[in-house]
Amino acid sequence: MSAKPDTREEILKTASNMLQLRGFNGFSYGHIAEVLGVKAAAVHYHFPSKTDLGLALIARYRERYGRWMKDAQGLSARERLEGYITIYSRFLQEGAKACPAGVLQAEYQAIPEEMQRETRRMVQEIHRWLTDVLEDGRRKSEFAFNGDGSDKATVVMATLQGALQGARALGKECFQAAVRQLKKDLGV
Amino acid sequence: MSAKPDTREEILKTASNMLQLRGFNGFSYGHIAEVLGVKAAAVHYHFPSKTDLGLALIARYRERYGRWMKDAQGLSARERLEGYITIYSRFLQEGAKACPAGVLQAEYQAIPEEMQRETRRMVQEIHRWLTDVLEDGRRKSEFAFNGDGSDKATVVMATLQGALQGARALGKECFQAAVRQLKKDLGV
DNA sequence: TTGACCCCTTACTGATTAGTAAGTAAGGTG
DNA sequence: CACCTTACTTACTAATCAGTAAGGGGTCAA
Repeated sequence: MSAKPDTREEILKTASNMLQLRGFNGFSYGHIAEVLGVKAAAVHYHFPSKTDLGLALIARYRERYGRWMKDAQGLSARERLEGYITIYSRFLQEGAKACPAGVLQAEYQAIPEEMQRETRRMVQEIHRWLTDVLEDGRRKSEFAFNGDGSDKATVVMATLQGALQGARALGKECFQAAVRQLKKDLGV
Repeated sequence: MSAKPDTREEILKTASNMLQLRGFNGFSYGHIAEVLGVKAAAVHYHFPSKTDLGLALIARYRERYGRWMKDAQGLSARERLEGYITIYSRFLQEGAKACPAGVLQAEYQAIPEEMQRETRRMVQEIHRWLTDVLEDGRRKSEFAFNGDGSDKATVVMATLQGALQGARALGKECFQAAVRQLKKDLGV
């Protein structure tokens, strides 16, 4: 693919890591610049304000989720759920990262309004997708659960998000335990 | 009870609100002082460093949890679980507050080491208690679930924590939905 | 009445923050 | 060759941050 170093992309990668590890208010332009070996003003060149950077990050997450969902369209409900869970286990493997949506929701009142709005969009999108997967899977007897598909989607999202955070205090096994239990509760 | 204004306690209350709404890195001594109508240095008088304040906050949460657990000792497993859930719904009622443990875990890498340690202690304590409640309840046929009690406790904690955060993006119904589903999955 | 203690203020420090402005080196294009 | 654009740098501002030092007013006890 692109051979050039592409500082813009490096900034987004670094900022994404820092967001998931430290929260949006837990890193500065200086921190990013230091990692990349440039000056803070270089980061401002690509993302004039921190809100711009935050919005670009969320847009990037949404694109990735969107692309992933499109690619998974042909798969069975079970495979789609499995893939979804894998996204989160990868976060954990990459050094106890939390889920971006979880972090942004945790410090929701302390992020710019535009970021709140885009965070809402992102979460709602994932929730709709997951509701569909669960209901589709139940129709086809891939899953077994009582109650509303939307409620179950909320639980699955909340559990993965919470377990990823819980892994900080209870250890990484905590996430595997949650996944194990989650599958049991879905009759998988 | 105590008639005197007790600034120390007012600081803790205000800081607790801000922690649960904005995260530990989302408020400053200046913010607290402003709310209380004092100067930032007055906050430093009671809590020399922000780490001191953070540790006092966690200690306060642990005391409250501890006292509550002691009070609930006589109750049935079902009642204890119900009470535990009520703690979280109250957070939600008090203006979309998140769970303190959840917030601290979300920005885990961006809080002082001592606070990380105390956060771990707090979460482990709650986890142990909840494991006990769930296993006790299953023995007495108050709950029905498959798998390890510890795993189930992880799921319950993660779900409540995640759902409280999810309420920011998906609305407050999200929490009730999660609780509804959680109870279904426990055969309640 | 003296003094000591508590709780706060004023006034500061130095670091870090986001953000801006001006300049510059390198690379392509007419 | 002159001329832009891109991608930075240096150098700055103003605000905010955590934290400190010194002092002052009120209360209480000897």
